[in-house]
Amino acid sequence: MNEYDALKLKNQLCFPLYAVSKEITRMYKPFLDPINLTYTQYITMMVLWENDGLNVKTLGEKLYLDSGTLTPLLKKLEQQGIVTRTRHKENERNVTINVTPKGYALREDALKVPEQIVKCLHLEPEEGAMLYKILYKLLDQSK
Amino acid sequence: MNEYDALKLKNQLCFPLYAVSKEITRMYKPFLDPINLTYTQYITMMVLWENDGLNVKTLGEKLYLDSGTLTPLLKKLEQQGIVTRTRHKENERNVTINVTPKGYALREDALKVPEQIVKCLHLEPEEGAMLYKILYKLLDQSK
DNA sequence: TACAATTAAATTGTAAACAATTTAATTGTA
DNA sequence: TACAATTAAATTGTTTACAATTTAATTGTA
Repeated sequence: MNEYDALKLKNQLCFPLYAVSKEITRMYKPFLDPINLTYTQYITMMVLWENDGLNVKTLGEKLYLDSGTLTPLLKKLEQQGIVTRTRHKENERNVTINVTPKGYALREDALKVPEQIVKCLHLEPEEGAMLYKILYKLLDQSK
Repeated sequence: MNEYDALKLKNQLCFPLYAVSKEITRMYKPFLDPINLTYTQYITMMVLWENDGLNVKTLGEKLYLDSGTLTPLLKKLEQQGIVTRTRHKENERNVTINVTPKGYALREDALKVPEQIVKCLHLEPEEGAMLYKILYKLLDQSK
């Protein structure tokens, strides 16, 4: 229509991505509050539950987060008694993160979270699959 | 496969959404740095360029942001001389945001940002259109 | 008209998020 | 072996982001 069309919010792909991401994070809050995790702590625990004993760097690669975000977050999880942080003996530059028994107990409580979220997202299965595929295509590009 | 499958990162739709959103925001940085805007400031200016004279509440509805985020952000834009913030005479609860001439001059510089971003995102046109459609479907649900 | 309820911004407090720098350990090489 | 280069975490500083609360203005109603 006019010369500034490229700068209209409705013509951006980044904006609905940004807004939906925030809204979904907010949607998790009432389900994560009872188990005392924030959204970022929750996805961090997901990776650790699957992969105990990762170091900060590898954890960051999987989550697309750096040590500036992870170090304080992991210290909070440590304070809660959910993980331990120990310098690796062989290479003291690495810090190994381990899930404690309390951390594994939390996994049981967390099991009900995904099903509650699915109920809130009203997408056709094909739409969900398509969204997933396109997002990972984009994510793979930034590696 | 096993009882904890629902808690695997690869089985979440939220995670690639969250990660892609962050990566794209990061991708904007080198293009926004020269015009002295952060990503959030940039999309805020997009709305204001299109719609001068909005109040904080309406701006927040369009951007899915609250006054806790917008107030300090708008103060920074005011300090840069890009917008003005004035209490509305008729209803002093409202603060009206106006774009200054300097703010409109910035719009000219911002024009080149979208084309630079498009070059970085390697998506088929149909994929982009599909992504856009699904994201707005989700966004409309959270209203 | 009084005053309760509502509303819009701002404020407070906490947790991300990340760029840039620093620290300490390890590795590579002259 | 010395020491430069690299690497992994941690730290510093700035900006978001949002829940919860506060402040001040307006609106509704008894």
